[in-house]
Amino acid sequence: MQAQTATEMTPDADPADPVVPADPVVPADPTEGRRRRPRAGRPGQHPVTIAEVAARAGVSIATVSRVLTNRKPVRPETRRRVLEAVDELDYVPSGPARALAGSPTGMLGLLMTDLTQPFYTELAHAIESEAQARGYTLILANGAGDSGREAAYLDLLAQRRVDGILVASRGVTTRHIDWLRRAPVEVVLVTCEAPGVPLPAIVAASHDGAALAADHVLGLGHRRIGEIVGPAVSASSPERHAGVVEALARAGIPERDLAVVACDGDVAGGRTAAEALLARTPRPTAILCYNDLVAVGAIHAIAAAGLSCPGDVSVVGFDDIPIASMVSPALTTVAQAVGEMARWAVDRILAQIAANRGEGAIEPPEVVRKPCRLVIRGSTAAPPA
Amino acid sequence: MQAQTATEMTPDADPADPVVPADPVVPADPTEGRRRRPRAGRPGQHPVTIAEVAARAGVSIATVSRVLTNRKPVRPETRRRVLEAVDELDYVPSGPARALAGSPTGMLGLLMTDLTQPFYTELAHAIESEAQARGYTLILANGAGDSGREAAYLDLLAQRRVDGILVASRGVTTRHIDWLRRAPVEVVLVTCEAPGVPLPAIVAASHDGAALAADHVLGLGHRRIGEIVGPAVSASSPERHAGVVEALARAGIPERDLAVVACDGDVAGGRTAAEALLARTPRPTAILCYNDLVAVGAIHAIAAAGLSCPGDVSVVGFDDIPIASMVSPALTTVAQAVGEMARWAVDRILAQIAANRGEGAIEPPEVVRKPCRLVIRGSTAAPPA
DNA sequence: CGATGCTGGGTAAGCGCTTACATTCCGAGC
DNA sequence: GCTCGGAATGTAAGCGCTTACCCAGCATCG
Repeated sequence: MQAQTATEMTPDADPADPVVPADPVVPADPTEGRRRRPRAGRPGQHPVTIAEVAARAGVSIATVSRVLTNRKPVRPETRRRVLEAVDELDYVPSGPARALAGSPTGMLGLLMTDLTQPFYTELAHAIESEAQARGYTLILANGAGDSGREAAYLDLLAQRRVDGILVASRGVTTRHIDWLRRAPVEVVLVTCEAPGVPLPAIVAASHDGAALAADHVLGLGHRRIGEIVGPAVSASSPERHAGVVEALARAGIPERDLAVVACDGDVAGGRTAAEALLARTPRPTAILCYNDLVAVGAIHAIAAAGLSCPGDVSVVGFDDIPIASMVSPALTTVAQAVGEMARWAVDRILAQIAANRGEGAIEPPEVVRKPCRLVIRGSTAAPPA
Repeated sequence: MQAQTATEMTPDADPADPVVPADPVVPADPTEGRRRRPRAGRPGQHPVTIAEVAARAGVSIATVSRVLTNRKPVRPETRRRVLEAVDELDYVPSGPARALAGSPTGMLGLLMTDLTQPFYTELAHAIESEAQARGYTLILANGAGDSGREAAYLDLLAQRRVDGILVASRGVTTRHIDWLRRAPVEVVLVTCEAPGVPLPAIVAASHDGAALAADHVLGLGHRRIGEIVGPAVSASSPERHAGVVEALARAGIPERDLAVVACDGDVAGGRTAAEALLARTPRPTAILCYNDLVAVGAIHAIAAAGLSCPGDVSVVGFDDIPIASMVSPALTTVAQAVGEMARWAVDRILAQIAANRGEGAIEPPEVVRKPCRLVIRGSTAAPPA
């Protein structure tokens, strides 16, 4: 309280933004012992606690807490003294202690199936932005395609007492279902659904998106169409397939005229699948792909077969990942509204969390299907004469 | 303890993997009140505490803690009872409480400059894997290129009481330096250095890597070489440039014969820069790029100019991101050892954390330079005759 | 002029753990 | 038979916060 005098005598600086003299590496003036930071805060050290701040400011710890949490009125003068002490001591409140005392942790868990997939990378980034914009921190949990690992991560997130979990798993398995049903925290699904569990979810309208792609090539005049579907674990793959079949049917093309090959959702798989498709007679003039990576593989296969894309064969991807616009020809693809899905998911989970604390009503779980958008680039054209 | 009787009377199931009847949404048998989980654990609920587990197992909370932390000997029979209670109650220990009581949080912060850059995405993924393999959870902190935001995130990570922070910022600014100098937790730098702050760091040997690229095109016979350097904020850009200059000098080519253009590190920037380079007379026959995205842009520019890559102009990228092998021609590029850098960084920070707790010696901070590897693909060839 | 209401701030009770220290229970050694 | 020692367990003291509750001080009002 004695050190504070100096500051009180110079009420020039705005208390909200106290200018702390940049403590030089070597103390400039050894006699000036008052204003040195008592604890340098190096790793080993015991961190500054609220009690030390209170002592320094000459108030009780309750008052410090009130200033920091901004929940109760505090006299401006008192507030100033507290903030000053906070600043002088480099005080950083302990998240764990706060959480234990009843505050929310301000952390959200993000469980992903496979961070190596560019689409999920984009989604993760979008969610991180949204979460950060709302003052929440993300814990990254990457299952790497292993559903056992995902289950373990769910437990871990619960242990960390995250306020909510966003699940962006490609395939929600029974292992998840059981956990999610009795989840101890709020859960919102992104890009996936958990059949039978009443959880809010947002997914792309894959069915209609795939139909968009099919309609596009049909409109260009293609009649012999091939489709490369995704792996069995993917929940959206059958949906997309159904959309394609339906669009073809509307154009009077029976399902048996659609050449279908399955593959893993990567470039190599796409290439192999496309090779199989190109070997068929009659050869398809357009290939609709499960995702953009597969489409890139298809383009490689077309080039390797001595054919031209889009001259001989058109290709349509799905997702519109950054790579889509970089390859040549640039991919015509179906874009998912990643940003909007991320925003919805974060908004929704925060609403649930708030509702849980008694603020706001609990809305019934719902599944939102976000429409997709066709992005036409260079990989599609009219079929060869 | 009375509820437990049912279980004790039927010692058929392995206590390690008890088959819990899938609690139906509507209780099937209202009379069967014994074996139902006392707390469903739905979001609102107060979570199960160690005291409840202790009561159920008929032991003190200390014993439960000992079983769970595995730090003190416990009689096998007692351990069994405790684990059984844990399982029956769906007990999940509280991370915050543990942290407050002195345990490490098991969390690591990962501060990145820009998650949208594919290279950083890869790095983040690699670090996540390493951290997870060692039982640590990652908190994602994406600065999105804004150094103010990064600084705010550093405070936030400190508040969360992470055990350590990995900084993978492209440019460590003075704002960081000041914070890092008095960081309250362990910090290891990945892919960057903080001049003047004694912190361990691992970076790619950019200088030598760039020289590798230059030597490669020189070996192919190129003499008129262009270079697209990165943005000013990038610390590695000048290093790479120096490597190129040095390699050229060894081959007897003076620095003034090297055509240099700067750009932002993305596709559009690379394209613009390459256009400028291609407009020069004499036109360079090889372009060394700051990174793979820039190289992709350069390839686009070459195609747009009616030239062929590698026929007329060779292109070399840097980083070997996944995209590099997908474009055509596939990119010749300099690969950074992302996985190894991630492993080293995580190993190192865990070592520091252990040392802090008195286990193991504190090694002096060091800067490791990981060699790069040249990956030759289709974008480089001998210069036109 | 004393009762009343209100406001800012202090006191202390937890939050759910870990762990130092105390206690109990044994068998071994005298 | 009694003490001693060690292993297993219980007891309780925090860890750093938030917050319910209480109290002092002051202005207002009858």
